[in-house]
This record gives sequence, C-alpha cells and structure tokens, in this order.
Amino acid sequence: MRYSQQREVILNLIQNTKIHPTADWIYSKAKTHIPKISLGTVYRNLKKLEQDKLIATIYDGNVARYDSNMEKHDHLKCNICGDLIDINKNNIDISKTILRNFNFKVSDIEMTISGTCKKHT
Amino acid sequence: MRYSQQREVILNLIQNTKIHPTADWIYSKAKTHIPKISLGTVYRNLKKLEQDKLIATIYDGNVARYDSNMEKHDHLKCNICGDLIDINKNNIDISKTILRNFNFKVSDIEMTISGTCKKHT
DNA sequence: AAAATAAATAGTAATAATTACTATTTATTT
DNA sequence: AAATAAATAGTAATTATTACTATTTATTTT
Ligand SMILES: [Mn+2]
Ligand SMILES: [Mn+2]
Ligand SMILES: [Zn+2]
Ligand SMILES: [Zn+2]
Repeated sequence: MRYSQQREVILNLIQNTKIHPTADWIYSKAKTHIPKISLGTVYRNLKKLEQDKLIATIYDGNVARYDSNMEKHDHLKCNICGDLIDINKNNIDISKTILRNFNFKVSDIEMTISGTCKKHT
Repeated sequence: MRYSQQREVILNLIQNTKIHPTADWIYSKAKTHIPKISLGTVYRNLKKLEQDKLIATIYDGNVARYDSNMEKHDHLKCNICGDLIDINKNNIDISKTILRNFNFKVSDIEMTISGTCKKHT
C-alpha cells in the first residue's frame, strides 16, 4: 500500500483518541489538517486500514465506529452519552466487577458470537 | 394503540419466522397480504411494536433486524450465510459447549455491555 | 533528474436504509 | 350517523456509505 498523507492523518486521528470515532468525526478533524480531503477518501482509507488490520470497525447501532485498539477486547456502552469504553474479558466476571472496576452500572449485556453454522460442514 | 390490519400482519410475520427479518423482508411479505401497504408504515409500526415491547431491534452490522423472541437471549451469527441463531446465556459456558450444542464453530465473540457510565453519577 | 507507471485523490453521483411530511382513510367513540 | 383522532399511502428528505472518473501524486525506471 503506497503512502499517502491523507491516510496517515486518518490513522493518527484514530490512534490518538479513545472515543471510537465515526467516519464523519474523522472527516471533520482531518479537514483541519488537509482542508481539501474528501469524505470518499476517508471511507476508502478506513476500509484499507481495516484490511491491513491497523484498525477495526465496530458497528454501534446503525453507524460504524473505528477503533485502533487491536487487542481483543469488548466495550461498555453508556446509554446516556453513548460513549464506548474498552474492557478486557478477564475483567468481566460479572456486573458487580464492572461496577467496581469501571463505576459503570450495567443494564444490559448483548453478545454476538460469530462463526460458521452447521449448514456449511 | 388503535388496531390496524397492517400492524397485525407485520407482527404476525415477525412472530412466525426465526430469521430475524429486516424491514425490507417484512415489507415484501406484507405486500402479499396487503398489496398497498407502504414501507413507511412498516417502519412506523416496527417502532411502535418495539415501544410496546412486542418486538426487539437487533443491529446486525449496519442493518436493523427484528426479533419477536422477547426472552433475554443472545445470538450466534454465521459468517457465511449471515443467519442469526438464538442461544441462551446458560448454554454458553465456552466455545466448546457451543460447538457441541449447536454444531457451530466459533470464530469471534463480541459483547457490548450497556448501562450508565460514571459521568452520570 | 526526467519520464513512466500505477495507486490515490477530489469531487460528485449513486445507492441503501431510515425518517419526515401531508392529504386521505379508517377505527373507535359519541 | 356524525365526530374525532389515530393510522395510512405515497412521496420527499436525510443519513451513511459506495461507486465513478478525471486529475494528481508517490514510487520506480531510465
Ligand atoms: Mn475499543
Ligand atoms: Mn433472537
Ligand atoms: Zn455516559
Ligand atoms: Zn451459515
């Protein structure tokens, strides 16, 4: 993958925030560095960075958010501000542990387990 | 909430399938019963049915799917066909149990824990 | 260093999912 | 049967994302 200033700025933005930003957030921040950058360039590079395993896409409801923490981890999602907070599996024995460790009151745990179903054996 | 034939058809369709259908799937099936039904009506009723806790919305990547199984449960998502398969928490001790019980090979477990973060205490 | 090459970009158009709007219809109450 | 307000059909608007294309630019070759 050939170097481009645009991609470097995009990756840096994602790496320097903990907010798991959306494409639009990245686009508006990137414009302060490269005023002529286009939204298409942002999306194209997000795809490439994901293919290169430099970032991961998290679908948060109906919008994609991007994460540069490539260690396997899960998230706490606040119902009020929508923040996504990184957690590690070993930390999450139960809701009580989360309340203790993160001062976060759990109301729901959603889990999606991906893989290959029996139709493809 | 006042009765409407449209809403009854929509709810019945969701209750009579295990596929966790999308709005479009519901729309096309509903048209065979009520040819003049509009897509807006489908979405409006999906929202109302959710508010009334008759169905739940599952965000599967970037599209919403609808589920009439209102018992707390999680899903296995097949990477190949995209099927969502209901599971219960007690069943999911580990990947091995899932392989045994569902003949489903786990490649990834994603978990989102919702609640209220410390900023709102 | 200049020319050649192919990848990346800007800008715009297209698509898909969802929500909003409004005149008309319909379920329910009076 | 008339009145009322909720629900609908049909369409327009919005949002997120992808596609397209002429131009620019990073890298390689001479
Ligand atoms: Mn994260
Ligand atoms: Mn389900
Ligand atoms: Zn919060
Ligand atoms: Zn499958």
